[in-house]
Amino acid sequence: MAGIKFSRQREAIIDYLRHTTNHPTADMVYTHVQELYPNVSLGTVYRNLNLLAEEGKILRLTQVDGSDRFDGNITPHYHFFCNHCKQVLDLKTTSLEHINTLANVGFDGVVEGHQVLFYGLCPSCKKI
Amino acid sequence: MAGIKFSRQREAIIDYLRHTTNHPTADMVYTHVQELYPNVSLGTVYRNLNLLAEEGKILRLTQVDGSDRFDGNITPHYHFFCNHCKQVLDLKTTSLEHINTLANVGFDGVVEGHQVLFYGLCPSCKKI
DNA sequence: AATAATTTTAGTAATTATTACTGTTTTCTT
DNA sequence: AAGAAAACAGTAATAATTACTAAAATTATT
Repeated sequence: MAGIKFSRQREAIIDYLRHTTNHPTADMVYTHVQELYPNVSLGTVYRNLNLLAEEGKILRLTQVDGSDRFDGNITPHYHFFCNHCKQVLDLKTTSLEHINTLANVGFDGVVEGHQVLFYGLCPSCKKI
Repeated sequence: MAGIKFSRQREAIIDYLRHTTNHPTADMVYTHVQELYPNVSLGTVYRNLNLLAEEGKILRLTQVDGSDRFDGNITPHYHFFCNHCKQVLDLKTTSLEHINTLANVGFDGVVEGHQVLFYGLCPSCKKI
C-alpha cells in the first residue's frame, strides 16, 4: 500500500536533529548528513525536512529574517533569536496559550494557534 | 552631506502602504506602484521597502510560510494569518508585552521584544 | 538660474533558497 | 527471489531577492 518507507538518509536527518540544540538550517543539515553519506543530495534533505515537518516529527522555525531553521525537539517550547550572533536558543518559558484567548477578543474569526519568537541578546552576546 | 533624498517612487510606496489594510507583498506593492509609474523597477520597490522598514516607517511582517508582507500602520498591533485564504488581518488585541517578562524567567540573556503571529480561520473562511 | 555633487532610478544580471524532474537504486511485500 | 512502490542522486528550473551600472532626478552651491 501507499506508505512511507525507511531511508538511511531520512534517519540520519532526524537523528541529527534529535541530538543537536543548534536549530540548523536546511543547508546545515545537508552538510552534516554529507559526513555520513557523501553523495546525499540537497533535494533529499529538503524533501525529508518537509516530510518530517508535515508529519510533526520535527519543527520548522521561521525566523524574523524569514530564514527557516529546524528543530528535533517537538515538545512545546518557545524560541529566542539572538540579534547579534543570529543563533536560536530554546527558552523554558511556560505555555502562552492564554494569548490565543486574548487574540480572539473582538475577533470574528477563529484563532487556532500562534507563533512566537522572542529576540534580543543571548547570554554570550550580552556580555560584550 | 550624506542623506536621503526625496523620490516619487518611494512616496508612492509609503502612500500606498498607509492607505491599505491589505498587508501586501513586495510584488503587490510593485504592481500597485506600476499604475502610477509604469517604468518603476522591482529593484526600486525592494530597495525602498527595505529602507523604509529599517527607518521604522513601515513594518515588515514575516509570515508562518516565510513570505514577507508590509504594513504602513506602525502603531503597535498584532496580526492574524488565515490558513485558508492566506490573507493577513489586523487584530485589536491588547498589548502582550508581559510575555517578554515570562520569556526572561530563567533566561540569562536579554529579551528585547517578540514577534507574534496568530493563525486560524478568518471571519469569511470560518463560514465555509 | 546654472552648475556641481549626491542620491535614486531603470534595466539587467547575479545570487540564493527551494522545488521539480528523471532515470536509477533501495526498500518492502509477496 | 521478483515485482511494486518509494526514495534517491543529480540536474534543471523556479522564485524571491540583491547587486551592478549608466542615466535621470534631486538637492546644494554658486
